[in-house]
Amino acid sequence: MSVTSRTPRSSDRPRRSSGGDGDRARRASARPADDRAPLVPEPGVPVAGASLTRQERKARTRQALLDATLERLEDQAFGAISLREVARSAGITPTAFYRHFESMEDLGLVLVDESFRALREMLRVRRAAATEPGDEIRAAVATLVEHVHGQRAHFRFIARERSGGTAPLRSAIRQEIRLFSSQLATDLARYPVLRERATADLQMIADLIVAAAVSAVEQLLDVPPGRPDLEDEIRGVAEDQLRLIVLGALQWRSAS
Amino acid sequence: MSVTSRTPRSSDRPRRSSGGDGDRARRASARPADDRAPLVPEPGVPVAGASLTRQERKARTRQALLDATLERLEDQAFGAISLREVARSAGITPTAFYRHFESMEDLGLVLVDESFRALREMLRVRRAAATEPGDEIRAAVATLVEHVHGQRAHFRFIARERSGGTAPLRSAIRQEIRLFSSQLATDLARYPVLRERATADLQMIADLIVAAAVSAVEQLLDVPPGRPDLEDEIRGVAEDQLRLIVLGALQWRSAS
DNA sequence: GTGTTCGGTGAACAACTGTGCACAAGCTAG
DNA sequence: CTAGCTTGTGCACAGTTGTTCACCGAACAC
Repeated sequence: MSVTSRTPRSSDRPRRSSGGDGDRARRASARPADDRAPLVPEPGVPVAGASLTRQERKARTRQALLDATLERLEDQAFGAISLREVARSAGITPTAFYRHFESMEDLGLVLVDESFRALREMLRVRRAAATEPGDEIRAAVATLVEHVHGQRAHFRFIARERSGGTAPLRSAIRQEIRLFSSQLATDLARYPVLRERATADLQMIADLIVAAAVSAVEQLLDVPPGRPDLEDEIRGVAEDQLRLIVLGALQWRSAS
Repeated sequence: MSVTSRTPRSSDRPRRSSGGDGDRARRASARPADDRAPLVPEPGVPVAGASLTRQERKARTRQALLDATLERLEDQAFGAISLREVARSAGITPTAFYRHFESMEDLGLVLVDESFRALREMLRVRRAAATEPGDEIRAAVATLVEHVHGQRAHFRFIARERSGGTAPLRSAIRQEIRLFSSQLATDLARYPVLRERATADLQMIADLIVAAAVSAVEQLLDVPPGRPDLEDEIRGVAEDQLRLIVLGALQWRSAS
């Protein structure tokens, strides 16, 4: 009895129980669980020509696991990706997974870290680049769009798990974003026109900017590849929203 | 899962780690998957005194399935909830599930509809209530907070699946929010001070307001029960953000 | 050169998954 | 009153899951 004979065309939907206790199960595929299908340049198998050091090899398969997860993340939510699936995509057996991570949740937290390292890098580049004052908003949005392009998988991971994922992941991401936002608030304090604002007000403004940025990123991630027109539309709206916020901030008087 | 030391050689026979995040002891402890544990007032079994019409009974178990899903959604992502699990919580067999929905995805779309019906209701109430002009922002935020309280499960579902879920659900939710946002834009046009703004600008402003609102709702959903202080903090910031946006909107001149 | 460490394998386990099929019982229409 | 549709059950099946165990071979430390 093959799988294709099923009448309801619901197709194969990612599924998994888990939650508090650890247990999961997944949809049916054609062949009976092959396990390990090397899509990545031979992480587990002895590499042809090279005799790498053990550290290098370990780091390599570890990264292969992370990358495989990010790749799988294109279709499914992180919480719906199985350990076996990741191991399979990375080209190792499920047992070997445990040599690198304690659990999928552990891997997820590492992924959060890796993703935000990219985001911090973005901020660093932004700060370093000297932009003429009048064009700061345009430059900021451009950097954002550019980095979403470059780190698409990581941004997608963050965007999805920020509110969709399990509690530990969610709170880890929220905290990173909060950190990001408060850094932005201190950056805002450097502008002469905003200098006399109360720090709580600056934080409120920074939160609003971040909310707009998050919204823009989410929209960018939904843009199908090869539609630069939609992307420009989003970019333009985001710029206008930031300008409007700045306009409001300049008028703002704390009513405390 | 895996709270404390996971030491690979630890031979805890029953592999239910049961620690994880705040997970209360689940009833599926000992016996192997009982299926069907009536938590809901007897949907499947012949009800004692009442002889309901077939339609009523069907609608009742259908609602039980939807409610069970919402309940399960507190801990897990929608994509991680299994059909069997829902059926179990609703007190019917997995096969009976198919009498009501084609698949979990089907149920999810119904849930989207149900959730947004509540949101629309909120808007309707808001429009009907005559508020004195000066207090409109405060009143709007108050209504939002109130409805998040009342429809917590639905809001959580939307917030999570908005960016976390599978593609069909995600796009369904996004479209509803877009609709909501454009309605807000036309509402904005009714204010005399904003009347001469271009519709694209009004839409941009409405999108910003929605982004701020979404952010506020997400924060509200993360507030642990019994912490009204945090809730007031969020409410206050949201009000200020809206006021700032209004301030900016009044200054706004389209640069087209 | 030799023993150890360690990243890997493969089989096994019990639990769980979605879904098909045959059947039962009651509301409902005739 | 009777026939049938409808909503449920029970069983089965094949496939997948996380995790453990014993083991292996090559890089490593000495």
